[in-house]
Amino acid sequence: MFDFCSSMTDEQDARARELIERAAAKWPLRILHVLSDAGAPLRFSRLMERVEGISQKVLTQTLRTLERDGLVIRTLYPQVPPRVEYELTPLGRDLLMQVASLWRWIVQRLDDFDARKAVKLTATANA
Amino acid sequence: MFDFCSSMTDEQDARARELIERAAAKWPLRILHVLSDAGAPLRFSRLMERVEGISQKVLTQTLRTLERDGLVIRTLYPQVPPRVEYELTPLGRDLLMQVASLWRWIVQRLDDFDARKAVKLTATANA
DNA sequence: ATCTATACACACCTTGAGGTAACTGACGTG
DNA sequence: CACGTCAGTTACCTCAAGGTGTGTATAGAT
Repeated sequence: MFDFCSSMTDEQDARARELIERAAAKWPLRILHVLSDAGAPLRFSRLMERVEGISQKVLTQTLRTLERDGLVIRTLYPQVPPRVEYELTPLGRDLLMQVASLWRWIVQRLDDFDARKAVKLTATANA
Repeated sequence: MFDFCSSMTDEQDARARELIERAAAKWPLRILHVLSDAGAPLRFSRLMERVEGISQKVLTQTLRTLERDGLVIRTLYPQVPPRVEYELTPLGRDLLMQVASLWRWIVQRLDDFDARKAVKLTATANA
C-alpha cells in the first residue's frame, strides 16, 4: 500500500523491526516511560519502586538490554554501598518522543479500537 | 521530561500501552506489514506463505486478536472449500502509517543504536 | 469410492520469559 | 562482632506462548 520499505534493505528492515519489538514490549516500555517522566537519573531502587510489579531480576535484565541498544546509560558510582544511576540517552529520549506521538495518536482514537465488529459474512452464490 | 501524559487518564494510558504492546509484538507486526504491502485482501493460505515461519495456529489466534482490536477485517465467503479474506481496516491502515513513520525514523538512525557504550564508571571520592 | 482443497479446531509437548527466595561483597555503625 | 545497605547474581519453579500433528466439513473432479 503506502511505502513502508523504499530505501530500506531487508536487513535494515529486520533490525528496525527487532528494535521496535524489543522497545515496545511490556517492561522496556514501562521503564523508558518512567525514566522519561522522572527527567533525572534514577537509582536502581527508585526504578524498582516506580515500575510497578517488576521483579529485581527482570529489571536488571531489561536495563542491560536497553543499555546494549543504546537507549539507556548506566552510571556506577564506586561507593559503598554501591550507587548506580540510570538515565535515558539522547537517542532514548528521541525515540521516546516518537513513541509518545504514536501513543497520543492512539489515545485520541481509543474509541475506534476494540470496536468488536461482528463477523462479516458475505452471502455469495458460489465460485 | 516532555509531556507524555497530559490529558490522558491513567486508564487511557494503560489501554494505549496495551495496544502498542500487542500491535508491536512479533507476529502482529509482521502480519500487519504483510497485509499493508499486499494492498489487497489476502486469503488465509496466502498469509501463511507470506508471513514466514508462522504456524497455522498462531496465525489464526493473532488474526482474531487483530480483529478484536479493530485493525483487521475478516470476510468469509460461504463456498466449498471455504474462502476467507483478511484486510486492514481504515484504522489499521492509519495505525500502520504511524508505525511506519517510527520505523523509518529508526532505520535512519540505525547506526546510533547498538552503539555498545562501555560502562560509564565515575570515579568519586565518597558520599 | 477416493482424493483434493481450504480454513480452521483440538490435543499434546517444548521452550523461554518471568517470578521467588536466598546469597554476595564491601564498608560504616553500634 | 553482628547488622544494615545497595545492586545485583544464582538456583529453582511456574506458566503461558507457540510448535506439531491430526481431525473435520463439503463438494467437485477422477
